[in-house]
Amino acid sequence: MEKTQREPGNAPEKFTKPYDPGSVEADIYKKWEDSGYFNPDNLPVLEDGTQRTEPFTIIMPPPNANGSLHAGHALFVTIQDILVRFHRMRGKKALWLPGADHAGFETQVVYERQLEKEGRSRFEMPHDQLYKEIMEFTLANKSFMEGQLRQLGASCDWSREMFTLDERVIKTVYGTFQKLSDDGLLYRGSRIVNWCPKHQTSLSNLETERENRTENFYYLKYGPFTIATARPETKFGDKYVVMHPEDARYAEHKEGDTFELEWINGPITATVIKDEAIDMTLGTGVMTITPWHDQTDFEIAGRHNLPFEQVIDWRGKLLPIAGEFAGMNIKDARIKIIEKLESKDLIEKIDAAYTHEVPVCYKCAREIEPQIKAQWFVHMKPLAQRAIEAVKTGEVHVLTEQHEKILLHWLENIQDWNISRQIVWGIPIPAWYKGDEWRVGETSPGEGWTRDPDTFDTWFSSGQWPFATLGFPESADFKNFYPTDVMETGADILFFWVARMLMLGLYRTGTVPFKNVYLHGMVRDAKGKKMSKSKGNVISPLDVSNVYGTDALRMGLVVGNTPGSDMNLDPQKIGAYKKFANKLWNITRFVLDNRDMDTDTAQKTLTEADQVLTSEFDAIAADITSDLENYRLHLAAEKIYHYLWDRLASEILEESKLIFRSEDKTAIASRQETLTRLLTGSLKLLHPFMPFITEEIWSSLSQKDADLLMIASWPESVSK
RNA sequence: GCGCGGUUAGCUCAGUUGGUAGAGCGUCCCCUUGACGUGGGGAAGGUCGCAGGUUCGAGCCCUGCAUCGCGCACCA
Repeated sequence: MEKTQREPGNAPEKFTKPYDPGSVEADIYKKWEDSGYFNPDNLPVLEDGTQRTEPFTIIMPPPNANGSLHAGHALFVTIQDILVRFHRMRGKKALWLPGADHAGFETQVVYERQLEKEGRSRFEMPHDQLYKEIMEFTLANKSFMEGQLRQLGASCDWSREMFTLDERVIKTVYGTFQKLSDDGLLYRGSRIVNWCPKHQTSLSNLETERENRTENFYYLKYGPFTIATARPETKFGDKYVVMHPEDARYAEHKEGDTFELEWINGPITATVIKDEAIDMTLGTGVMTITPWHDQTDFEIAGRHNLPFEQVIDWRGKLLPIAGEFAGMNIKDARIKIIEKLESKDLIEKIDAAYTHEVPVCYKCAREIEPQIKAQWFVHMKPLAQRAIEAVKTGEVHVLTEQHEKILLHWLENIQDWNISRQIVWGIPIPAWYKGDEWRVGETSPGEGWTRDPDTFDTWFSSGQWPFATLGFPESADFKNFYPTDVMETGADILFFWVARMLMLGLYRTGTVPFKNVYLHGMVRDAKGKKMSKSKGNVISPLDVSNVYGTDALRMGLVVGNTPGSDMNLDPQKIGAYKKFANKLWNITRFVLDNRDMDTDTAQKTLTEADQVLTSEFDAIAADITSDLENYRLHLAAEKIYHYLWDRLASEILEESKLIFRSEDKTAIASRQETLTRLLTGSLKLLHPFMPFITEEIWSSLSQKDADLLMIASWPESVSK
């Protein structure tokens, strides 16, 4: 067969060179954005002329506006963009509402580190100055971050973008705070809180972590008893000795008995208390209590009406009650105190192999100092109850089943939530005080009232994000797009965020904020190690995108990544999908090159063999559609990948070469038409995953049902 | 203490309601073929942690064990 049979040049010039993502991606994104189709209000009518009525809504978890996007962001952008693009092509009114998070404590910590580097400290800055500086820092990062979301191909509606400090959000948050107050679910109480001596704020239980420590466990002589403690520096004020009421060893000591003893700083009088909170098997079964600095002790003191006295100040230094040790840092003081106890022969023995867990600040790893502090708390049980029902009845469906169990377990064991923070960067709490009296409200109750200086835990406002962003309760968007379809976020913030959104959404709007929860795992490095700046193994998604293209990055993030489990991001794998992009590029070149303009393709009658091929495609399309409907993105991605490479390219194209070299005009025309259908159909199936290259190829096709692939109709059948 | 997982090819992991094991990377061999060398063809490599059970049939369901891991929690 002579070479002249072929019509070279049918494919546009660009297909003669390898696909170069860097040269086209930014332009394509601009084309999408300029089209206005990210905004559901602008989407064109459907093929049959009807309006799009069914909404599909995702509220984007707002990235923290305090740094660059990391691999986890790239993963959520990929997953959510796939879902939104899929539903948009299926004719839904698809809304993906983007946002940016001021990220209260997180951002303040980042900014404090920056201040420290400059030799400054937030504690030496006026409140307003600090707030202003963090705001500038945040807004600069916010616009930077928005650019990065664009680079990752996010087809979100920028016209609806929200910031967590927007007026609308604050108004909603204040409304919820007021309602909680009105409903008796809010209280201000002096409770033990997790106090970080470095950051000078209380933290919720979720914001503390536990570290295993092996420390000395001191057995101290306390009058006729021996008490065991790992923290002798808290013991100055301990005037009550507690044991279990059923502990036979101490049966002779009765509740209320008093006795004299020589203690750290001299003689004191102690009183016997019996309480069931005591673990008879631990230490000696006897302990003294420090109600101000320990949760268990606090509760015992409460049950027995005992006094509370602060021993350690907010900076972690001993107070005057410590006598000669007053003013010392507790770490230094411990050594001195032990020396003194030894000199007074009050130490019975020291267990050097005592291992226990201590709570530490999740940001600075400093030991948490439990302190009594008056804070705002929310009664969570009633809110959790409604959330549990919603999960159990299926009003909200959690992927995976495993995470549903974990969520339920947490909700069933929920504790009250401390929502006040002693930090500047956040939404101020709308409350006022005069002496010990407190009032909730945005405006001052009158003369002599002072505004609460605290701010809300970021998660309190974030927990209201789905309905706050949509303009609860009156706006059209709220009515159209709430409840949202799916909340896609990291499994690591299941409690922090998902659970709170569920509870607060149900509480405030009466409806679940989302019908589905899709949780992704953590993105680790190629070896499965957690990425961290200190380890230097951080893979920047933007760098990866620059080298391999965003499409390849997205495929690498989604193939083989099952919901809820961690994944390893291997640049080699991304490289494989860059090759795949090129493969698709060349499939296109082959199909376009072999389109013979003389052949009558208008007839569109396919040979029997080709009907088999189109039917086969339809079956695969249906399968992929089902995978996408059921959030099996990893399977859908793999299937279209294999169809294109192993079926279309390796087999159908090879077989087509034989047909195109034959004299059978009918077969040639049929195959040309078939290949066009298979290619356009495949581009549609692949578009949610690899939006850039598919759109770029689409722009070079002549037979198509929409100018932009992003709004083309999802393939139901190519066989007719 | 309470709760939840993992254990499948050398490595990292898929495997949708049970129907005689898959991918990527890696390894080995071959091919400068006209869509693509960012390619093509081929190969080696797994008793699916162990032991029972249910079933016509189990990687998938049940029981126990081993082992690795994670989450939550007020042990002084």
